Amino acid sequence: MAQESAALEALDLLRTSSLSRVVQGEIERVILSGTYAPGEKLNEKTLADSLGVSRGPVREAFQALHARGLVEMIPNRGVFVQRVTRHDAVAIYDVRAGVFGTACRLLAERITAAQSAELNALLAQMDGAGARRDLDAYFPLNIAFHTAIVTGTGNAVLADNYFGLVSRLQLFRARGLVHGGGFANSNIEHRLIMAALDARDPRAAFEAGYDHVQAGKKRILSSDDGGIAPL
Amino acid sequence: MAQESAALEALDLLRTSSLSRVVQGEIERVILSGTYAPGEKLNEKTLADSLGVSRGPVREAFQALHARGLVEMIPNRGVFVQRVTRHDAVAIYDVRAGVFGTACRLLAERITAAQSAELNALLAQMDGAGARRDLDAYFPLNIAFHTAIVTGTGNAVLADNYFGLVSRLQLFRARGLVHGGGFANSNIEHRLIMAALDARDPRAAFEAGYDHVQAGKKRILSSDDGGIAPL
DNA sequence: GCTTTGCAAATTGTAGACAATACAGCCGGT
DNA sequence: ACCGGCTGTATTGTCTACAATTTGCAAAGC
Repeated sequence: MAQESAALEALDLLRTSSLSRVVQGEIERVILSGTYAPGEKLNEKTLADSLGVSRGPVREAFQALHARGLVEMIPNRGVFVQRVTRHDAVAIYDVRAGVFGTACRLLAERITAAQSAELNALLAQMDGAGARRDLDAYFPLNIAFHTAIVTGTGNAVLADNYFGLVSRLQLFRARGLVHGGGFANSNIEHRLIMAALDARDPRAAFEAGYDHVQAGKKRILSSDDGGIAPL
Repeated sequence: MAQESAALEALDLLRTSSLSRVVQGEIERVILSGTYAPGEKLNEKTLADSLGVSRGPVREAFQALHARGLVEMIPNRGVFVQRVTRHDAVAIYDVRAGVFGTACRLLAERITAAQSAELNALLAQMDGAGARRDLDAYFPLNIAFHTAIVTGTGNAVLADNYFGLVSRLQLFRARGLVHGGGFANSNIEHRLIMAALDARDPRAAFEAGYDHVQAGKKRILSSDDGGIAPL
């Protein structure tokens, strides 16, 4: 059983193109995990050696990561983890607000009973976690809620766009701590979104989703130099 | 003089990273120009030879183009010009509507008198071209209007996002002809956007921008299998 | 003492060679 | 006549080697 699963996984890895893609995913994972500081240089040979591959696949991975906005490439100098300044973060948040609001709007036009039930279940769980002040439980639920809305639209372009923006925002976590403040407000906003979705009101859904992300932006930026929780 | 200009240009080309970037831009230009049909295979060696470079830079360019959604990569098979189906086009248009609407919204919050004047001047020129039924004149003005709004926000993330979506839509022009129908409506919608911008009304601006792109989507999709004019 | 200039090491950019995979056509069997 | 396997060719994937550029350091000059 486990062997079959592993075999399928290996097959899937190969299907998505052996090394280059795997290398890209691995580098992306390392970058987003915060192993490298923003602005830090990524040495081709070092990375290639540590991954046990040649420089070719690493360079190709760099190109893809550059197109996704995760690294900066300077000719004849090398690639560096993208620096996301406060100013950049504001710009990304504004776009994310628009995209997420659009997701809410589109979902409001086509939400099914099953989707509504799923989202409401997540809200209930979040209420529970919120009441217990259990951030570790709240966090993945919060992500699941947003993800369910974005993927629920059935629009893959929108989903890719959204997750790309979220990835870039993960680079803006300059030593910030989680400060639970305003995470009750967050769930109030979730309820507003849910109400608009259940009412199948596209405009209200956009506004609720847009305002929710904008509120998250303010929550993050209000801390000294960026927090970690995009509630 | 001309020599100095050429030297500066060459310098600029080198500054943005010699071959790989140049190759990427060239391949992108060729793809968007419609030289290759959607779904057509791009041969590495052929492209490399025609550009006078090795396969390495071409492969790196492919990765970047893949991340931008312009080509599809199949392991051990090669890369193909991305097929944009009617379904895909709808998805892209929906996202573009949200992003453009967001641009309008953000611009409404911070538009300057100079920007307003520039946009109004473009509207006046478009009216003139529309009255003369001069599509060749209308087209670049229309693009300039949209571009001015998107770049006018000062949000580079948003602009890149928007232009990327527009590029992908250019792949959806399956043998479509320009049918001037409803291009008077288009300028009416532009006026609605302009009014909301001048009124500094973010919500109305979003709605006007969103609806404008959605209307453009309908105009394109109403033709048999896609037109060329995203009015 | 500070700047500048030249050299050496390291790193990136590119090219070419080799291995692995996929595809087309052919052959033999049913 | 059709299907399945086989073989040759073309193409992709990866690695290694070489050229070009940058960077760090040291020594000379102001």
